[in-house]
Amino acid sequence: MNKVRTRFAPSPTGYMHIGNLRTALYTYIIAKKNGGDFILRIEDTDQGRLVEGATEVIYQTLRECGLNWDEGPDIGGPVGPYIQSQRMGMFKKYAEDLVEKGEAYYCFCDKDRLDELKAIQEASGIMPMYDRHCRNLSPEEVKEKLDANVPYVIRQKVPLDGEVTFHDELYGDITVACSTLDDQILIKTDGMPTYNFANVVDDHLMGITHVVRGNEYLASAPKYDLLYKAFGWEIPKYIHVEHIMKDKQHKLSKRDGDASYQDLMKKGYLSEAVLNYIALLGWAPKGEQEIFTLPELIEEFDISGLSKSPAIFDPMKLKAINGEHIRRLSPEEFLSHAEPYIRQAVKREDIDIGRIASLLQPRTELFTEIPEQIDFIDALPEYDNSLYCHKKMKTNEENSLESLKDILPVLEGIEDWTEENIHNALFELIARKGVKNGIILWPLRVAVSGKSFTPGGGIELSVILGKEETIKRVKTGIEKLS
RNA sequence: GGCCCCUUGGUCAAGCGGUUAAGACGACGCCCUUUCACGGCGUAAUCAUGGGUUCGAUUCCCGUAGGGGUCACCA
Repeated sequence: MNKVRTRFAPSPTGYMHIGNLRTALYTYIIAKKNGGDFILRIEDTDQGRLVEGATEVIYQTLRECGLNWDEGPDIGGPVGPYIQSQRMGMFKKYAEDLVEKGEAYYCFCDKDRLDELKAIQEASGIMPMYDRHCRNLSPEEVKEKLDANVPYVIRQKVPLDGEVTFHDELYGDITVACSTLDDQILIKTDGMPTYNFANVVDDHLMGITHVVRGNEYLASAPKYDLLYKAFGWEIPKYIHVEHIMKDKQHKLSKRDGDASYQDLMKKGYLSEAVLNYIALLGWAPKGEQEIFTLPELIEEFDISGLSKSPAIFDPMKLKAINGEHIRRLSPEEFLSHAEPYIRQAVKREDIDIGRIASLLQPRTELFTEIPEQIDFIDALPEYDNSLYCHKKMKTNEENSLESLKDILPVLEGIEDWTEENIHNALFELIARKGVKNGIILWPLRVAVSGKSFTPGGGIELSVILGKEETIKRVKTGIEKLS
């Protein structure tokens, strides 16, 4: 069997949509799982939709995600060029081949006639379709018009009746009647190929064995099959993947801000987590494991786990998976990701960032949520005394005041401000007073943070803040409660 | 509208003729705990619908409904 070759063929129209990225991911995985090559081809033939810099975005996204291509525009390869606009000259002769074989024909119908035809068909409720007006022109008529330089297109000659059956690895055999298929244009008036034609020719020329693409191409697959057959080419394996939806009836739209990979990165997601999540959207692994690295995905992936119905994007689940990946980071990796966010909130130079990071790691699901968690470090926020009242801790304003008064001299007496020393001193106090931990520790936490939720308890926060600042805040607490 | 595809809890989903119908996220409760989180345990919640086929249908077939896709000299 030939070496597996898959291709990702995006149009550079702006940014990397999550659905596209997932297609790229599956495409990459299928190649790698089979020891094959993953090829990147840029389909930039629609000049109108081209967006400056979009190709760079594609490169960058794929690289960040580790979906490295074996052949592509920037690195070349044996079947280049890999930018479709640079391949434009080569298609016409393939179409002319088809004309010779009787599988395609010249069509001289102008736009006016076609528009009129379409209007009539629509008005009478018929599906708009070319009426095959030029299909049976005699060779003489064709030659005459060609010689007279009448503009023309080349159309595919779809069988008038019978049916076509094509095979999809996921959906199995799908059969459609030829009568529902249009004689689609292969070569446009300007001599350039349509996407549908270029795609088939390019895939063949590039030796693509598995075509992974969005479900929207399912309807044109029969026409592609007919084209492959007309050429006598081997038909690749098709894998049509379903769309990712925003809700039951809407696709993830470009406007809501979480449809693109770039947006998700800005929101504080890890690329591994995004990849992991989108792999799971529309694909189910065999076992119970849900958290995967890219190599693990390659190992686990199987086409049979792909879903045939659209999947709704669930931000909650993505977030949970992101948290899962964050917790698996080494402390060093976590710090390097988290530091910019910590620095957004903490400007003080004397603070031990690493210590904050270790507190943050188990409770961070999104890096962008870090600043608000630690916004009390540089300056004690205004807070209400009601924070001192906690039912479960059995604390209220009175006993909190008493506790803080007890805590103050204990803290002042600590020479070496380490977590261990603070811990020992306070637990000694707790033992001496014969109270529950919370009676002492809850008021301390409130006094030093001024918040109801903090990453870490009173002792941990005191270490971070330093002796001077901690004592100052405890005194502030005493004043507020007095 | 024609054609094609799809339909298991709120969401992602396992299942592939006989199951107490997995698991995860989310929700709720409990445990652990100096808050929150992490971790652990548990609860609620699903086979769109009507007909068949069968001893037996979530599973196979048909219809209905709902959803998606597609019908360009766009990709």
